[in-house]
Amino acid sequence: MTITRRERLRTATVSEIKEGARRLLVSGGPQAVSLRAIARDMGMTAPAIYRYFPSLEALIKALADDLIDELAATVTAAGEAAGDDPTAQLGAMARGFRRWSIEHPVEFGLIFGTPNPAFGDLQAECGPEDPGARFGRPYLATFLRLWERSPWPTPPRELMEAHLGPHLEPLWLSQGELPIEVAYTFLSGWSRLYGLVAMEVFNQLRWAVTEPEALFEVELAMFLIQLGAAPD
Amino acid sequence: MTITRRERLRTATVSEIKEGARRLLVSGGPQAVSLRAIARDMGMTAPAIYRYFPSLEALIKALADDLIDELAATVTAAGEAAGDDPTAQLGAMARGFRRWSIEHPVEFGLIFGTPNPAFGDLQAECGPEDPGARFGRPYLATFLRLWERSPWPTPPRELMEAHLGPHLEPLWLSQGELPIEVAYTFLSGWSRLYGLVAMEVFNQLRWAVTEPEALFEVELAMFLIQLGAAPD
DNA sequence: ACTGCGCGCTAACACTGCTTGCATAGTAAA
DNA sequence: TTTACTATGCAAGCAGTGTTAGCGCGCAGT
Repeated sequence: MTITRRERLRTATVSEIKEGARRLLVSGGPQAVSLRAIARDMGMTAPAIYRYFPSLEALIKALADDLIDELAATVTAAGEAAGDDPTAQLGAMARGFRRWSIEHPVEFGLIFGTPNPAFGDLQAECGPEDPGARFGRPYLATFLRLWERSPWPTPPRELMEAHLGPHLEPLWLSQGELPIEVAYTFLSGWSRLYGLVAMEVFNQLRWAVTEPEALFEVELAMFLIQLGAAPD
Repeated sequence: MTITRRERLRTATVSEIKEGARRLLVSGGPQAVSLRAIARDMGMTAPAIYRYFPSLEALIKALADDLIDELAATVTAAGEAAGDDPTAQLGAMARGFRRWSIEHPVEFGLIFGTPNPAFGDLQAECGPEDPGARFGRPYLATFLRLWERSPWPTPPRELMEAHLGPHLEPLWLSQGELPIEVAYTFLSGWSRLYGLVAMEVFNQLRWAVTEPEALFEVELAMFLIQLGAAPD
């Protein structure tokens, strides 16, 4: 079970390749990520990379996986740094998500943007360990804690169970049983957070708003109030 | 001012090129759109296309522009077919947006997805005739009609003017003066619509929901009720 | 009839992902 | 220590890409 020298070198090389890929991604966009460029940057030749990844697509996929973990860790840390109040935690996590996304727009695009068939359909497999599930878990956990402490108003339970209930099996499977009110509020909140941040990162709001942060803060405040937080 | 034969042929060729590009885009994703493939499909050679577009990037941009117009027309038509009630119109326009997006996922990605630097920063220019503005206008007009007929509850006006007001100049510029309540509700609603549809098209919901339409309908109903529509 | 512009072609350059075959260096067993 | 093996790198090459340069043909206007 000891780690041999070769394994150590190998994982180091794998990391170096992914780092190079990310550097190129950030500096030149997705099109700039080429095997030959990565290899050139690390003083290798392109075919050598095939000893570590079966294809460029697989490399990008591995990189995207790392990025999801990085984002999830950032969001979780933001929540933990926000004290004990679950609504404060949710606010901090939402802001953490937005901040990371704005500071890493190209990485955001890789994770949450157009699923490029050539860059691999990152959403092909969707078992309980789907990237989305890994990323949504901390949010869901916080919603659940808040719900158990003090429920908030939602649409009538029967209505949600009739319309939404039959289509939530994947969620139950990956996150365990949850009150449907929590599931609905999470999905609603997550789609609103995603929409606002994606529009900002993808420059889809510039024609209307100069400072998307203002809109974000208003929306966040409204959402948290709906969850029972005290207004500002 | 008459249209010469040459001009007629030229615009026909331009259309044929864009049609070929779209065909390739739909069948093989963004990566499949290559000058040589387009030219091959229409019995030409690649360099000939440079007589019509200065680069592949410009071609894609022109195509995206056409697609935005197609989508805007679809949405407007859906609204007009929904009768006189503005809330019904808004519902129909939202459903129209979702339907077109789902039926044309790759085109949706080109318009609203990751702004690929290599495919042109479609959001670089943002005057009053920005694509987003052209697309948002029909929605805004309908929101305004509804507001004048019967306002709905919103956050306090002073609060919105303090936080949002200073950052809405582009919106005023492109759409004229509007009550800030209308501007806010439009932006909020548009980001929610975008978020939900983008997540569905980009397969970002499959880990949680099998039938995103159900979630969409619930959210739409909640939003319209908030606007004063009668619940189902 | 002649001039010029519009348009399409071939050839070429500099890239890309990926495969094949060969050499080398490090590891592990005899 | 010697032998066998495996992991890793390389050069060469294939098929494809966007783009440029230069040539030639034919339609359009004078």
